[in-house]
Amino acid sequence: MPDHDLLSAQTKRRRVDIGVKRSIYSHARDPADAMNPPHASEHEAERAMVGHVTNGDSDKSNVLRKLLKRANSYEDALMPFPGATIISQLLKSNMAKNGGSDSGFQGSGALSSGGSEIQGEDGCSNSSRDRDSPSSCLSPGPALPPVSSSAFGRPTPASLLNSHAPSQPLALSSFDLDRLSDEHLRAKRARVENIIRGMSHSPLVRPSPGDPSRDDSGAEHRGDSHHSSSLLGSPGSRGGVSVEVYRENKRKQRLPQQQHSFTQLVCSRQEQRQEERRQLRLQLEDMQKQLRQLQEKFYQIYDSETEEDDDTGEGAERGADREEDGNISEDSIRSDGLEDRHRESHRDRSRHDDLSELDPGLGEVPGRGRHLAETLKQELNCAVSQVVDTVVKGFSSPKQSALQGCHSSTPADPSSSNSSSSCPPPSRFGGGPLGLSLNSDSSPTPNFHSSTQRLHCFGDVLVPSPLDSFSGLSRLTVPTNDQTEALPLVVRKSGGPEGNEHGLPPPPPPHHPSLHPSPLTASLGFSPPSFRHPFPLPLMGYPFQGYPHGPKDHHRVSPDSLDMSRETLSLRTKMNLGLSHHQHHQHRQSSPHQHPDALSLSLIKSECGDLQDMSDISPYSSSTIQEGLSPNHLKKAKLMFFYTRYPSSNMLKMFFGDVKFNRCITSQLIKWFSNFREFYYIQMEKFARQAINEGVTSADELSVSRDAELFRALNMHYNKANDFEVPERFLEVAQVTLREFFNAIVAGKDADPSWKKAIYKVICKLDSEVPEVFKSPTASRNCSTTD
DNA sequence: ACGTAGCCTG
DNA sequence: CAGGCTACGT
Repeated sequence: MPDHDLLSAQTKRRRVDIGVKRSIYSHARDPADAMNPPHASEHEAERAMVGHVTNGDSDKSNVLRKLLKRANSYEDALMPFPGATIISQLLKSNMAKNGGSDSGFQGSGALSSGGSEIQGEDGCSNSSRDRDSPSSCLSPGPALPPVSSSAFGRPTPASLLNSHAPSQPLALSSFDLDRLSDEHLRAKRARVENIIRGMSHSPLVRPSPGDPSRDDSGAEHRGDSHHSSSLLGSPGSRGGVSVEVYRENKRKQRLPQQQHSFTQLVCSRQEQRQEERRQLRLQLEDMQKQLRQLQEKFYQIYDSETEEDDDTGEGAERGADREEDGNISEDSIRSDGLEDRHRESHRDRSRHDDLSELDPGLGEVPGRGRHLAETLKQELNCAVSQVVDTVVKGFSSPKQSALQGCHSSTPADPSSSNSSSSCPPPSRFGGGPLGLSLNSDSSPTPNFHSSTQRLHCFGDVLVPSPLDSFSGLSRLTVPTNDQTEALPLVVRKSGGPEGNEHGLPPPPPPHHPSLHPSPLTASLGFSPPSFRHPFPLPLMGYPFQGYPHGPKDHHRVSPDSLDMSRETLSLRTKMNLGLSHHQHHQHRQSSPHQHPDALSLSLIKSECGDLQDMSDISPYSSSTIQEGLSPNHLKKAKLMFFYTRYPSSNMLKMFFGDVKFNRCITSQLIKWFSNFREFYYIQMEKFARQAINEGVTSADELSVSRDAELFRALNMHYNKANDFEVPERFLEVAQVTLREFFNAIVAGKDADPSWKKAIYKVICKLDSEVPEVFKSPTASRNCSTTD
């Protein structure tokens, strides 16, 4: 290329990579270099790049220094963060004590003087001035400047208030007590409703024509996607078609696809399953009936209750209720969608009551209501567990284990069943069940509560089918399959794969609580495990995680482990394909660049997506599909990004073992990570500049905690469903990155077109080992149901 | 020639 | 997030 071209290109694009020697990256990946334990290298990096950065170990001195600095400069008055903790704690305790009246503010103000001069108003306007997140400045009160307090703060409850209680303190009033119990009641009721609805939501059982009690749009139920028929049950077919016809159609659609050598086998297998399914359906219908009866009961009881109540005092109370409803929908309930369900329940009830009557009706019966709720809860528990048992029995013939685990927990804890349709509340941060994971580091134990909740919300999805199909098909699969290229993927893992870009001495075993127990996982092997364990199964993927890679796995693998692995590969792929369906992303499935077989694959995929449910994997795909990245792979990749920003292609191959690698796949994966990095660095730059704008003068004032805005942004991007607990290590890396950017910008290095390269160089050394669990092909697939 | 990183754009 | 592009390394 002529020089002038080059020049123009350079100037035009401000290429950053120009002049960036590859060697810096390869160097970084050099085992010798990477050998440094993460912490060492990190600090080294810090020292190298940021002269004045002190290690974040001395909080006290940091605070002191900050205080001193504050005292010396007025312009720093905007930096309230040292007091954030105190304030928020105070606020919290005040709210707890006296219902959160304004006194809380005064108190905090008084106290805060000991910490710093917090001027909320300023902080707010300041921190949000050039940001696009208006929400960060909602707080009418002692605005804890969002960025300052969160981005630079330690894990404190501050952001809890910050992000969630904005209007709450002011809204609190003498109604509070009532309201609380009110909310409680509603929550309970909503849960009950939800259980009922959830159970009666089986797409196979359409509401009887005259049954207005159900809003069967199905839209609100993500779990739908796992019902084969729900996928088929497009609006058109929903009309008056009988269940039988419905089923027939389904079969017809599926049959034409069976064109392979072992079609027959699978065919018969399918017949069996159809049979099974039919029976199950019947059972389900029965249960539906029962449930509906239950529902009736509920309404009757409830109606009588409310009627009584109406008689006594509707007037004033109604007014109050309405207000409270408003509040609820705005503040307190948002997270788990109770409000929605609340409305749903209204709709349901509408067959008895005029709509206009409903709001007040549902409002109150604090004393009685509680009782009612309790009673209902018990009844429902019984009923539901019975129902579940029945289903389990139905399923249990060849493969009992699977379902039990999934469902066993569901009926047990009513509080968790409410998550069935809207599991991950939008507001997990700073207030949701997940809270702020106030343990930023300590407990490697996952937040059990949230985990189980998530488990529940995946309850539907986890329906054993995959396991079923897996075990079944893998038994059936004919070894005449071509030797696909999948085999090479079964890379030896143990030793020192030259591809392991960090052949380093183990960085401190990163905890990855959420993806949990690799040991457990490993021990599961291929044998259909019992599902009965308390861990967030959805996050572990399906039981066939015991991937031949793992050393421990081998003893579990049957003698013909090779065939097995091959089969499981394809099966896993199918699993992923199945899920890929309800994602709107098409990825490269329709990319023009694909090879022919990839193209046809896309077709198959879409077919599969439509026709296949978790329990019914098209036999067609079982032998031919080994490639294609699904949205679940994407999610997995994103989660992996928490550990590694610069994965090698070998590594990718290892961790995406269920994908048939070719150039396209590899590049796509690489491209993904490239995109991830891009986003990551953009955020870093953005927040670094923001900090500078806010008057931060030293990089060591910057820290990234879990409640930091920055972290939230990143987490939203890579872990949208938030069902993964981001490793502490990532926070450290993020913090280092942020400081790098900060320092570079402060130093004016950003004038240099390639100023980022130095940062990249630092950051690429900070990769840590990706947990084994991620080698499970489906480690993150379940997340796909939650975003 | 190929693979990869990064930038830019849509 | 994918494509297109350039630069660079092997």
